[in-house]
Amino acid sequence: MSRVFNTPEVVSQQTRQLVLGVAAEIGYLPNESARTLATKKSNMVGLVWDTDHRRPGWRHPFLQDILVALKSALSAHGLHLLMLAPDQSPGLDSEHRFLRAVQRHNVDGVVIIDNGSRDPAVLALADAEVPCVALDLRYTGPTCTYITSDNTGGGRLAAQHLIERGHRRIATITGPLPAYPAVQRLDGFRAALAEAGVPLPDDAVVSGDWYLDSGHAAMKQLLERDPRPTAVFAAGDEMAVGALRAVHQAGLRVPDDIAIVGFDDIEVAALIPPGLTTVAQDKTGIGTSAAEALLAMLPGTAAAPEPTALPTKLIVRGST
Amino acid sequence: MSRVFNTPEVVSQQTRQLVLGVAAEIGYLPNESARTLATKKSNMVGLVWDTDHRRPGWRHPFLQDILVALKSALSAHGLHLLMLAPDQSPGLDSEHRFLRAVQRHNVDGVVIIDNGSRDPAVLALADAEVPCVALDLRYTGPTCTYITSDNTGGGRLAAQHLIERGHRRIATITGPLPAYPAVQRLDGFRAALAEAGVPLPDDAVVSGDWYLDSGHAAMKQLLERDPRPTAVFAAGDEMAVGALRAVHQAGLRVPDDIAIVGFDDIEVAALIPPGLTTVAQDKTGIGTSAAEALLAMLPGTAAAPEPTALPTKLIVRGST
DNA sequence: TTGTATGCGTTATCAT
DNA sequence: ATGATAACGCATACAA
Repeated sequence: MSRVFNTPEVVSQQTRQLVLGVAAEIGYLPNESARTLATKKSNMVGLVWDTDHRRPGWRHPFLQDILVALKSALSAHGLHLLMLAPDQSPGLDSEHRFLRAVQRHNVDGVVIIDNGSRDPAVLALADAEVPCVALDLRYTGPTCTYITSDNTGGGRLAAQHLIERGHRRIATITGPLPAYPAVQRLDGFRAALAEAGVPLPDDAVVSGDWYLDSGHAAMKQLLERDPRPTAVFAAGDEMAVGALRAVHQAGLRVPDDIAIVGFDDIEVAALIPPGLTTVAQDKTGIGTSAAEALLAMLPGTAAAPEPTALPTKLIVRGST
Repeated sequence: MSRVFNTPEVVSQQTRQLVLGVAAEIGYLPNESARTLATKKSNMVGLVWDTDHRRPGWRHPFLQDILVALKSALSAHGLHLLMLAPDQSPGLDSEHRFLRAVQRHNVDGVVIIDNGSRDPAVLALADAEVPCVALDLRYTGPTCTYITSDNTGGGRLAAQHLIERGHRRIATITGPLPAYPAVQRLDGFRAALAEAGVPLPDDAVVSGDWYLDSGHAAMKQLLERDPRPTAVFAAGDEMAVGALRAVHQAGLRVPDDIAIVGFDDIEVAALIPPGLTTVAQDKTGIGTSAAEALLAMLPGTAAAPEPTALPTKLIVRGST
């Protein structure tokens, strides 16, 4: 009887023991499909993560940390995480391929891992009624919120650090500028420089695509300026590593000739000589916060919590 | 009508058009729970991956690559990947917490990501009747197989490379020795040395735990030998990086004083100076092969395919 | 407190 | 080729 498992307080000791005994004996296990069918709740959270290889977003090395934290936090509440295959049913519009997959499974909520492309099929989820948390994708709605790092604050941290170290000719390598985190990091960086009266001319701002090669190319471009900058803030660690390499190839030293600050604190940052000073994201916190935001919405009654921006932290290493 | 969707060839053009038209009009979507309940097939593959933070196995940086490849390959066949929360129902034995989760959901198959601990709750899955593919966990059964890299062959590659480079005083840092990949890599390495008549004394074999610090400690120990080795094979890249650091701290140079070969080809290997020569695992291949092995078992009729050992590849960089 | 019946949305079986 | 109906396993509302 389902009462014994779901509302034990309403059943007598006797029958409870009896039922539990029999259940154990025959190895009874509740069937989740039947349960979902009857209750319209599945104890599953959908994960929408487009890993299509034509899109590079999924390669970001700290997604694993976020994912593990997310999964652990959800598991602690008995929630499973369903990595959804897009619904490719022939004849149906592909705009809703994720939304359809979500709806077919009665998932209790959805987590969106953004690949930075603002795919319409992903955006369509926010219009649905299902509780929804996006990571690094700025999207809100009645049942939709998002979690990011405090990218603006992180940009400020980088600027303040370089200023404190006495730098005045400062440049930056940004992420792809339509992307939300890229814009925010640049804004914070620029604001902190402005407050300190340090100039940031337009040609000291070069944009990359988060990946190593673009950081390398951008730094080469920056090194051609005269006078060249004494410090560079790369808005992502991979780009910072590329920049580091360009500096070395130019026969210059880090941090003596040029100081470099990155963003993210991925594994390489600590391992690469001379150690990359970087603005660390709280990867575990992002995953955990996403789970919490979702849990807050699960009752169905509560409105979407405010977007959360998690604090970043400056990690000083040898590159500054 | 379900016939229109599942067996369109048995229904007339007329009614097909009619039903499809109405379905589109009212936005009909099949309910997966009901479908699963009726068919006992869920189009879901369970992922058993114990990310408990007390166990460090989940941190391995290339799991993300495997996971993405696995998910993509499954998605291409319309299969969703369910990351299962262990079933912690009070009063039930924890030995079967994963098995129970698997059974409750009617998943069509299971993929096991091993954390190296041979958790009994994980092993219990192989006794079930559900198709089952393990990664780097040597386990077979009527419905259970596994995918690994050819660790033995990889160990050989490392040894042959060092021998070709003219090294004769060679040492190795192994993984934790009960672990299957650790044993295999050592076996292959040892065999290739023996065939070439190069000795590998017992005190030239030190074991670590895959992580950086253990590689660092192991290398310090190896450097105390007299005469010290001219080449070291670290059976994992993180340990190799630790070893690299220990060499530098001892005031020695890589590769001039000591050559180092790693295993895995994680991101850092390419980024860290002077570039780490390493035995690359085919991460995408592992994920894809796991999906294929599972798909081969899905009909339910087929026996488990033979275990697959994917070829490894030597990537020569500056450290040798 | 406990038993019973109906519904959840789909598939599958049996007639038609 | 199509229509009707009984499972599938559980939750729930209603009776007892």
